[in-house]
This record gives sequence, C-alpha cells and structure tokens, in this order.
Amino acid sequence: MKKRKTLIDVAAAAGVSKMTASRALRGDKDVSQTNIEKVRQAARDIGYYGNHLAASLSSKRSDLIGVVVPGLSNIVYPQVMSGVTDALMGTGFQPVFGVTDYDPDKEYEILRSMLSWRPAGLIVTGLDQPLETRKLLADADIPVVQIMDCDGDPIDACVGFSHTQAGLEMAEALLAESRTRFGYVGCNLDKDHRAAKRKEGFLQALRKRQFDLIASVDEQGLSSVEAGRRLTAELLAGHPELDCIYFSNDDLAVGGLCYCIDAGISIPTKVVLAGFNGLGIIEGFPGKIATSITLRREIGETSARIILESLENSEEEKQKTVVLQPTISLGALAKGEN
Amino acid sequence: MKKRKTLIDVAAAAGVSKMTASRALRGDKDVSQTNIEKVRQAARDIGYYGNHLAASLSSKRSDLIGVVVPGLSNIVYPQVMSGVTDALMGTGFQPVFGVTDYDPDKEYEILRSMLSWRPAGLIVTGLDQPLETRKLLADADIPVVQIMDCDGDPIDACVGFSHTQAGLEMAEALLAESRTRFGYVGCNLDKDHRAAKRKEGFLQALRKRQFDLIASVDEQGLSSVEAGRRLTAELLAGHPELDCIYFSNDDLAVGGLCYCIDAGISIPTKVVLAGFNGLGIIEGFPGKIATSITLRREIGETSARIILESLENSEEEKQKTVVLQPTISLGALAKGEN
DNA sequence: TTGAAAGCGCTAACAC
DNA sequence: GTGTTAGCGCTTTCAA
Repeated sequence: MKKRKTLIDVAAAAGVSKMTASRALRGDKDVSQTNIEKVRQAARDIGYYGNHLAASLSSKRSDLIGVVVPGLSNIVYPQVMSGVTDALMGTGFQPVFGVTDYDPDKEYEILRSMLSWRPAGLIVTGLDQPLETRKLLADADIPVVQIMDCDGDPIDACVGFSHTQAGLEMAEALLAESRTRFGYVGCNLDKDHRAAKRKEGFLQALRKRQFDLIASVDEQGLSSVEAGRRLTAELLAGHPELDCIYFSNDDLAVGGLCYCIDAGISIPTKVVLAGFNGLGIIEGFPGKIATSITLRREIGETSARIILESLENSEEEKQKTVVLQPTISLGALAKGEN
Repeated sequence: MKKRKTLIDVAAAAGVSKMTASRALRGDKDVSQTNIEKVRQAARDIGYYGNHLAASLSSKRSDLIGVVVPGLSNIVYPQVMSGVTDALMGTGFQPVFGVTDYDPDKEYEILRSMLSWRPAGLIVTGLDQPLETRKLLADADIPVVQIMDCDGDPIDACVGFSHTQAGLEMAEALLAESRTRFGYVGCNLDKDHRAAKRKEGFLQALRKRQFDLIASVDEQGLSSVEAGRRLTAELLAGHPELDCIYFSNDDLAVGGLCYCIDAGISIPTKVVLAGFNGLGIIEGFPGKIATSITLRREIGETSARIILESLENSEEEKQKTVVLQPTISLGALAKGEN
C-alpha cells in the first residue's frame, strides 16, 4: 500500500506551511500570488488530489447532493438525473445517486446511508414516504426537495406535478375525442404510487361524466414494452369493444401499439392508446399514441437549483412548491418532445 | 443548526464507553450480548446514523465504488449501472456514479474528485483514457475495472467486448445476406471511440471482401431517434440505391426504421437496417432491424464482482479480462433481448 | 470484554 | 500574508 500524498507533502514540496497550502488550493483570499503558484505547481508535481473525507469532516459540510430515484429501468429517471447533474455543474457541488427499486425500506436505508455522508442537500422522489422516513429527512436539517409529485405535503420544497390531475386531464381529453369504452393497463401499481394516482384521477374524471373503466389489467413487475404488448393482448382479447386504453406509462403504451399494429387493429381510429411521459421514442413512431409530456430534465434542474438557493440564503423560508404540469399530446395532431 | 448525534451520545445513552458503542454498532467480535442490545437500542432511540466521513477517514478505507459512465441519454448506461448496483447489494459497498458526457477532461476531473473520497474501487467506461488519466488510475492503488470494451490495454481488469470485432461480424452477417450496397449513419463518432471502432471493423470486413461504404453521414451531437430519422432521410435521398445501412446504435437505427416505414420503403426487403445494442424497444416493433445484442447488465454485474474479489484477495494478480461479446440478431428471424 | 489514548488529513480560529 | 493550535467523529492500538 503506497502512502497517499497529503497536504503536508504538498506544503513540503512548495516550501510553505500546511495551512498556506490548504488556502492556496482552495482559492482562499489572503495568499500571495507567489505562494499560490508554488503550491499549485507542487500539487501538480506530486499528483496530489486531496481528501474530501478529511476536508468535509473538518469543515462540517460536504459538497454532496444526494439524489434518490426509484429506478433506472426506463429513461425517465436518468433524464431527471441528467437535469440535476447539469444544474450542479460548475457549482462545486456534486450529485450522488441512489436507487430504491420502489422499495420504501430500501429508500429508508439509502437515505440513512446518504445522511451518514453529511450531504449538503437531498433530492428525493415522491411525496409519500413513510412517517419514519419523513422524520429522518425533517430532522436532517438540510434542504430537502421532493420531486415528480405535488399531490401531498412536502417536507421542505417540492418540484413536480399532480398525477391525479394528469390522469384527470387525459381522461377529459379522451372524452372530448368522443371515446366512451375505456380500458386500463398498468404495471407496478402497488409500489408506484404516482402511477396509481394517475389511474385514480383518470377514473374520477370518467365517473364524473357517468363513464367507467370497462376493463383493467395490471401486474406487479416493472413496466416494459414487452409487458405492454402482452397485457394489451390480454385486455383486448376479453374486451374487443374497447375504443380507448389508458396505460400507466409510455413503455406500456408503446408495447400496446406494437401489438395493435401487428394485430391489424387500426390506431387511433378503432382504439386510442394513451400513455404517460412523452418519451422521445414515440415521436416519429409508425403509429401514434396520446401521452402527457412530462418535464423530467426541467424537474431535475429546478430541484437542484432550489437546493443551491436554500444553501445560499441559509435558513430562509425554504417552503416552496414548483408545479411543472405535463401537457397533453394526442399524438395524431401534436408532436411529442424530448 | 441542530447538533448532530455522535457516537458519544449513543455511548452516554447506553451507559458504555464510546469504544464499546463503536464496536457494538459495527458488529465487532468481543462485545457482550447485553451491551450489543443496549447500544443498538440507544442508537435507535436517539436516531443515530453514524458519520461515514469520520469512519472512513479513521479507518483509511471507504465502502464506495466509483462508477464512471459517459452518458445517461439512452438506456444503455443506466442498465450497466443497474447491474453494478445489484451486484453490490448486500455487500456493504455502495456505488457512486459519475457522468462524463464523453469528455476526457471531465472524466479526469470526475476521477480526481472520486479518488478524493478514497473509494475502495473504480469502474470506468472504456479503454482509451488519455495517458494522464491512466496514470491517475494506476497510481490510485485500488482495483480498477474498465468496461464496455476490450480492444486495448487494460490498467487492471476489463469487462467488455471488442467493438472492432462486433462491427466486423455485423458486416459479415449482412454480406452473408447478400447485401452489397452499404451506407453508414453515425453520431458522436469523434467522442464515442467505441462507436468509431465498430465502424472501423465494419469497414475492414467490407474491404476484405472487396466492398466499401457507398455513403456515410454522421454528426457531432448525441444519438437519438430523431437524429436517426433525419440522417437516414439525408443518406437515402442522395443514395437511393443502398440496400443496407449500418447505424452506430439502435437509437439511430430505430429512427431510420421510422423514416423508412413512413416513406414506404420496405424493410428489410429493400434496405436492411443494422443497429447496435439490442434495446428492448426494437422487440415487437412493427418493422425489424438487425442488431448486436450487448450484455449491459451482465457487464455491470461482472465488473462489480471483480472489484469485490480483488478486494478480498487483496494484492492478488488482478489482471483479468472478461469478454462478453455481443450476439448478432438479424431481426427478421431472431428475437432481441432485454 | 472493555476503556484510554492517539491520530486519520484536513480546516476554523486565532495569533503573529 | 502566514503559521500555530485545536479539533471534526470516528477507529486503531494497546493496556487493563
């Protein structure tokens, strides 16, 4: 085990004290230009790269921003993560990502683990954390931004949109297109609370107009194109009269679309397929689905900016809710995004 | 600023010394069962979650595994990351992700930053790092696994496949299908060395059989379905005689496919489209592309396992190359994966 | 089995 | 402008 370079090595090489070396490397005021050069050069010469552990422990703050997302199985959360990364770029803060697989216990453990690194702030997906998790976050005494939802009670700030409303609006848009016989295809509804909220909003809107879901299928696993194809086949086999299917997301809807194209079912004439997210893939697809275009990247960027702001104006009122409601695209007419 | 709980608080609450508390929480040997219980309970009562900064600084090792990938813009690297995450689960190690945007300077900075957290190991994408970066990694004195490639000289271990070979094999498969008039569509070739290697291998195979690319288009930005559509339109406008197009990845190929379907160009009869990766989306797609099915998740898992192994058998020969060569699917006959 | 002392590598606070 | 001193919260060592 080769001995790692420390500040003392740099200081020795530059012929100054440890403190001057520290200040020079961090760009502190009150260091002579000569010494800054000497120290920088010495650091480069010996290949010094510091020790964040010691620095953060000593200064009692780290430049880490924890970002907790439920999954990486489709492109949605990577896009949120990209937004966060971009907004943090050049600020001296860096994101650290955790993945919960939609498991509240895992989420709790990941957050504990993140907190033990003393992050400067935390970005967490969703508003429906169990009480114990909320307490953990509230007691952490750092800015917390919850993202991707706004139906609920945020701990500090939140950036997202109402899934209930999104489901509701999609139902209304489809009703306005004179659809009357609705089906639903979903995945992972027991764990993905936001997908469940969309279904709930969709149902509410239907019932308000004296309609209802004629049939609904779902399963426990993660959504995928393959699952969408399979569940759509199942649904339409039992209910060929449907003229509209709402899917819990675009992955499933694309699977449904593939099935319908292969099965010779005319889309959207015979059946309208409606997904959620507005993924890039559906643009230019040979066949159109309706969808709600969500602003994933923007949500990531905005949440990071809120953390940065509340870090600057420390202890300001950091209660803040930013709503970036999705816009509906009916596909046949409008164009998707991203 | 509320005072954070420390080990001393736990020790006080449990009525033991700081040291006993530390040992109990870490599951050290030689702590009485009574004290283990008392300390655990005390920790839970006061909501203690430790300080990794202090622990890692003191013990001179962290449980972090740095994972550096070039981008999050398509699903490929998130899948690699999932593989790493899964393999690390329950081992006490946790991944920390960094994104370079295919920029070598950014990669260098990210690696320096990661090293300053004293990770236990590093997983880095690609074999073509600049010399300075290689030196940084070699001097770090921790296990380094380079992934997604094996055309080159690994620092320690590598897990991936030959992109040259992959391009070559695809060309041969297409030649075997009696294709003769080849075009190429790529993105980001100046930065994505692996895509460039595939093109190179493809060309080599063509030339060995006295063929060549009739036309080639590429552009600098990231690949996307949209870019694939646009570049394919451009390519075919100038060269309607092409009977085969090789794309630098599936995103572009899917874009090309969408264009051809809309333009009424019969796929694969008139033109065969060949991509790379074997994304889930192309399965069940209304139209078939050929592709090389890469094992992203497996590469992530394997690389993490190699890190873990070389951490156990410390200082063993950690030189190791695992090749997970993609398999070719011609689409019309076989089925994609993932 | 437990505790006391020393120190990981750095920075804050204060002297010079 | 620069150096000195005293920790940050933990774990390692060694003594009891």
